[in-house]
Amino acid sequence: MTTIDDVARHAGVTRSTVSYALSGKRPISAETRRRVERAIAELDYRPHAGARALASARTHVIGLLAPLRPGVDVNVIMQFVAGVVTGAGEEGYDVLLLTQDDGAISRATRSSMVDALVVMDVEADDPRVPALDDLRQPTVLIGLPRDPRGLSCVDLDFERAGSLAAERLISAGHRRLALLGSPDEVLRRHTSYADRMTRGFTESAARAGATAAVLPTDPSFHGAVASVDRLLAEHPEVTGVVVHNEVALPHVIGRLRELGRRIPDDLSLIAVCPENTAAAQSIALTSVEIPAVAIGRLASEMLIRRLGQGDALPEVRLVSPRIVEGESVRARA
Amino acid sequence: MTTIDDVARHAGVTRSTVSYALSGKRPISAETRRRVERAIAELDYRPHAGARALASARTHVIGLLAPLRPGVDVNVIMQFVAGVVTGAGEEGYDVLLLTQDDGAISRATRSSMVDALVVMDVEADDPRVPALDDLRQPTVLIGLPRDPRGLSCVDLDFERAGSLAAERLISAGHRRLALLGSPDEVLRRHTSYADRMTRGFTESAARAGATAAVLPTDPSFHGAVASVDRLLAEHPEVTGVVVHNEVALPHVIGRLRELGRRIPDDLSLIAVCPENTAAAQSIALTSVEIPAVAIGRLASEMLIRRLGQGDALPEVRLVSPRIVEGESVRARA
DNA sequence: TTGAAAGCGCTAACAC
DNA sequence: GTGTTAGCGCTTTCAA
Repeated sequence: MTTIDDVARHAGVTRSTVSYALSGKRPISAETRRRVERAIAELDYRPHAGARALASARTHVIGLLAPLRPGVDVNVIMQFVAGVVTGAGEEGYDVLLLTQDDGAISRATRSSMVDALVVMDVEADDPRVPALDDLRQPTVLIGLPRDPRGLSCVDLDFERAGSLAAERLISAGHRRLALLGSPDEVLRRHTSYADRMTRGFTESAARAGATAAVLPTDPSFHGAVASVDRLLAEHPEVTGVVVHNEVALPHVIGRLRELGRRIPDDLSLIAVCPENTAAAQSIALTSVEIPAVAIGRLASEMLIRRLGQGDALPEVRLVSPRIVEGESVRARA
Repeated sequence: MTTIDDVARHAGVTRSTVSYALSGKRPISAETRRRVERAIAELDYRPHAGARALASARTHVIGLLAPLRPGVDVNVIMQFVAGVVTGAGEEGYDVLLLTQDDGAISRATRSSMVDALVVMDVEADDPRVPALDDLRQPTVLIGLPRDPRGLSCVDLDFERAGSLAAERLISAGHRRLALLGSPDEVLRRHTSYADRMTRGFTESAARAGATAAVLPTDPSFHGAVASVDRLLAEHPEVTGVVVHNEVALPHVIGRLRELGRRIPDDLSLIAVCPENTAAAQSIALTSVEIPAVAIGRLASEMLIRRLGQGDALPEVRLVSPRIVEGESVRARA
């Protein structure tokens, strides 16, 4: 293994000169720098991460807490993860993947494996929030708990997303709305995004004097069919539907077609999902985009910026949703 | 920050005693052990990972190379990842997630961030294989390149999976078969599993004197429709279909129904997918299960075992697929 | 602009 | 069964 001393010897300088040439933390003469760089290249030197962490108290690794819980959309999760890893990589950081809560957080942080944390799948009253706040590590939540304490948060503004979807339908003349949303188990544990989506949707509808039925939907064919059938049976007056459930989405569309409900002729539909999901469906959907990759990347950027400043105040950033127009919404006569 | 010297002082012993009490690498008297453990608990001590890595040349971190390339089933990927992380965690290892090839491998390995590597999304002639083989780090591929060199491999035996699916249909009397498989881009880069699946399927069919059409399928509604339509147009004689494409699957089923082809009355269908995917469909599918979580876990176990033995020979482990009987295959009159 | 040297916190010989 | 101590490879202060 090549060490910094090998490089120093090869370049005819000392350890510290190599170190400073690498970090740029003090001026190095052009000539010396050249020699050092040549030595590094010739010996194919790579600093030892552990030694670096020990000496500098910085690992350049961020921990990503991604509990893989049932009912969440894997596609969305993957995009968040991809965004976090990409964003971190651009700043010279690597990502340690933590999937279980049982001690994984404390192990990674307390043993100084990571400099900071990104936490996914946040609940309204997430028990991890106080624990994370006690930790000294900078933390960014993807999601928005009721009380973020000193933690930074970033997410799509799902409340606004719910509003936007409702408003789009209302402005098209619909007054009887329904949301086929997250599975019951996700709602029951008050997963942050599901709560906020529901709230934005129902409140916007109420504000406009429209009705808003909310139907939790299981992520499966049968869940989709059950919700559609229940919708038609219990809320036959509904003409505008929002679907926020990636797995159920194709089956909802299929079931409606099967029952002779045409989109958008009989029913207007808006999906809330990433772009690629919308694009994989049978019809050109009008949708509220979930820019998951961008949000993941933003999480990394916020975290790493905080790492630089040290004492920066926590911030909450909610990305404004946008509507992607398709052909699944029609103005009501 | 609490260090091992704090613990030693608190327990009235020396550094090395604490270290050995922790590692178990030399006998400690019951009384001393008790005192050390109490001190550790009271001070809530956690060894510094970097210091440990530096002194022992072991990070207890494995790198997971998971390029998120287009066309692969995210659900399957996620399950592999979950399995790898779980398996590693059980052995006291953490997982560093690497998603891009550009230098990520060499950075993580050459700077001693990881002890070993798990590599996903392997192609038949994967350019990373020789590079990985040159590396000294133990490596396990999830997949099977044409020439694994000195690397260990683990995967579902996709060739056998293809055979099994074909044989199941053939034993039910079908002689005209088709495979709606991976997208063209996946096949074109000769992704290991797709190649092997196709080979097993076509060879088994040929052996039994059956015909086997192979139709690459895009992971979208339109891709599924295109493949089904092409199937019915170009191969109207087909009575047995295998679908190996998670996103397309529901749309394939939907399209067949829409065109009045009943399953299994008119057409028998076997899906190749994880259990949860099969369970989310509209009908009780007969399927060849992809036990992705188990395979991921196996990859970690193999890797960590090799890490222990040091000089173990590389091994190739192909998990035998099994058929999960549903109601989508019917014997041909 | 560069060098010398003191650690960072731990492991693992080598003593006893 | 336990203590002493020499590093592991790096960063960073202090000197020059």
